[in-house]
Amino acid sequence: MRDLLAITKALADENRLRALGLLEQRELCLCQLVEVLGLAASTVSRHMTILHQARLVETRKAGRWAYFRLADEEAPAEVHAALAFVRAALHPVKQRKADQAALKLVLKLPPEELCRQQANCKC
Amino acid sequence: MRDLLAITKALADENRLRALGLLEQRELCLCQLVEVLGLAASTVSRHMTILHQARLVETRKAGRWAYFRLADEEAPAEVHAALAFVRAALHPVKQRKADQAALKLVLKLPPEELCRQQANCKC
DNA sequence: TTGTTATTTCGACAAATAACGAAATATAAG
DNA sequence: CTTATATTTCGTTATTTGTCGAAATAACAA
Repeated sequence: MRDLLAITKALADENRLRALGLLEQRELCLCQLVEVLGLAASTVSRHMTILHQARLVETRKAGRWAYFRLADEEAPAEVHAALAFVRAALHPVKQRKADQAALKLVLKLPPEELCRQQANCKC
Repeated sequence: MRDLLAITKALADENRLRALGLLEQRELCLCQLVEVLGLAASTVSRHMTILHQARLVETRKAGRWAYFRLADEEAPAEVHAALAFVRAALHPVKQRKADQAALKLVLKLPPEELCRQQANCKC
């Protein structure tokens, strides 16, 4: 029950659902998610931790960058089923389409530049 | 997105998942759910309202009794998918098995007597 | 009618959660 | 080594959520 509840709680937040919708496209680093979601980096980091603890998302560190991707085949059955549900339910959602369009633009910039922009934004 | 979020939030509570596990067996009235879940009637009523607003559960009033059952075929696709996910994910869960065993005993009593017992319990 | 009873609504409170910015950590670059 | 930068952790605050009991509602019974 604990595992299942970790999954359903992880799915019970709009911004985490949006993050999953973005990861459908491809693996993303934190600053790319931050750019599209429009939240503080610390907030997005926390969201990704929650998704990771529910095993919905895998994490990979490459130098300074943290990359996130949807859980793969080896994940528990509930995780797989949950991701399939989200994928299908999110498909007709407008917000998801807008997010993926925004992501397309973000992906045109190299991640380094993206982070620099965010740093500038604070000024 | 609002509809999807209503569903995922509705699923993000242990007692509501337990209620769905019980309704898998058959339609139940509030006092039967109260008996198995061991919560105040007002609390269970509130939980059922949340499940109903997410369209996961249908409500039927028969005299003084309120009956609840899982959403049927006519429900939106997300609802159907969510219930299928919960059903599968809940299947191996111990708590679900214990709840269904407890329900079996509760169902041996007529609902009237059950409610009277609960009333007595307050003394 | 009057009383009983099943359920819902309301008000209060405690606990959990999401958000931010600042500080800490870790790694690359100079 | 020192600086810059990407991410995480921490402390705080505002909001949401789960719970209960009391009161209100609705429907049957006497």
